[in-house]
Amino acid sequence: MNIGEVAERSGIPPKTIRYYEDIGLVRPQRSNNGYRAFQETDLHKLAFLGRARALGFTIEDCRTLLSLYEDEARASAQVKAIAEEHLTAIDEKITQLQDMRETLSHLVEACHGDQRPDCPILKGLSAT
Amino acid sequence: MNIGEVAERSGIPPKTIRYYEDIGLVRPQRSNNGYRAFQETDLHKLAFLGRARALGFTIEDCRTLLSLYEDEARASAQVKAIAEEHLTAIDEKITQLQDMRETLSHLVEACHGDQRPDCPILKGLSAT
DNA sequence: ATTGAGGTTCCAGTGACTGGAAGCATTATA
DNA sequence: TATAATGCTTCCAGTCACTGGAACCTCAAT
Repeated sequence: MNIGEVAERSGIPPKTIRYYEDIGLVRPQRSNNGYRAFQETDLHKLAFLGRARALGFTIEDCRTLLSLYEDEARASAQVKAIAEEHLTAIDEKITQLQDMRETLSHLVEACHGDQRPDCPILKGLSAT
Repeated sequence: MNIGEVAERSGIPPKTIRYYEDIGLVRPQRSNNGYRAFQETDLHKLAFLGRARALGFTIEDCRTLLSLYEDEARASAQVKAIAEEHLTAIDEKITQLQDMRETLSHLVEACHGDQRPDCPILKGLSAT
């Protein structure tokens, strides 16, 4: 398979696939013409990466998850630990965004949004 | 005021203040010794920036908000439009994170997290 | 006189891509 | 068969909002 087909089937853009090779996440073989020659296992790995990234795992987490995936002797506890840590990080981000949302939505509601300069949003931002 | 005092009072690190000057968000005067000489208005601006950033506004939004803040003839509708757009973006991020959270927490719950290799998290990530 | 704290500039790195240029390989069309 | 279009290659630069570090200068205190 060439990179285009793999991109299509994995949902990961060619640019990103090349980048993943750069940082050692996948190591496709090469054809005589210099093109990357992907195997089914490469495609599988890339799809795995795509799903892990979609869940917000960092590239380094993905690297670890991939190696655990390929390690028949792994302990599921290791995987779970990574996932739980990430879950905590997600929760923190959600909380932070909800706090922002709270504050901002109050300001927005208080603002008339007309042609006059008076603006509670700006007041809120400049408040001491 | 020197940069240290301003950093203390605004809660923005000196590095970041210098960066904000670099990109033209603040334009402190200079003393004869080459040190930045901040006025109260600079401090005020930086505090404004700090609050806007804390609400997640981009630097470019901050730039616009600051200029609106200083524009006596502004229409509050302009400010509100920016804030509402940002609020929408926040909501989208929250939704996205909650979706991740949903999926990931199900996987985590299904995983024993013991010494055995069997792992629903990895299965979920490799599922077709 | 010297030390330490605090100021200055400039360069490089972060994360995870993404865009674009320049050039080679393959495939489709006239 | 010539050419054009597509697809592949590498490499460099840019994104966003800082942040770390080096090398150097200025000022206040000992």
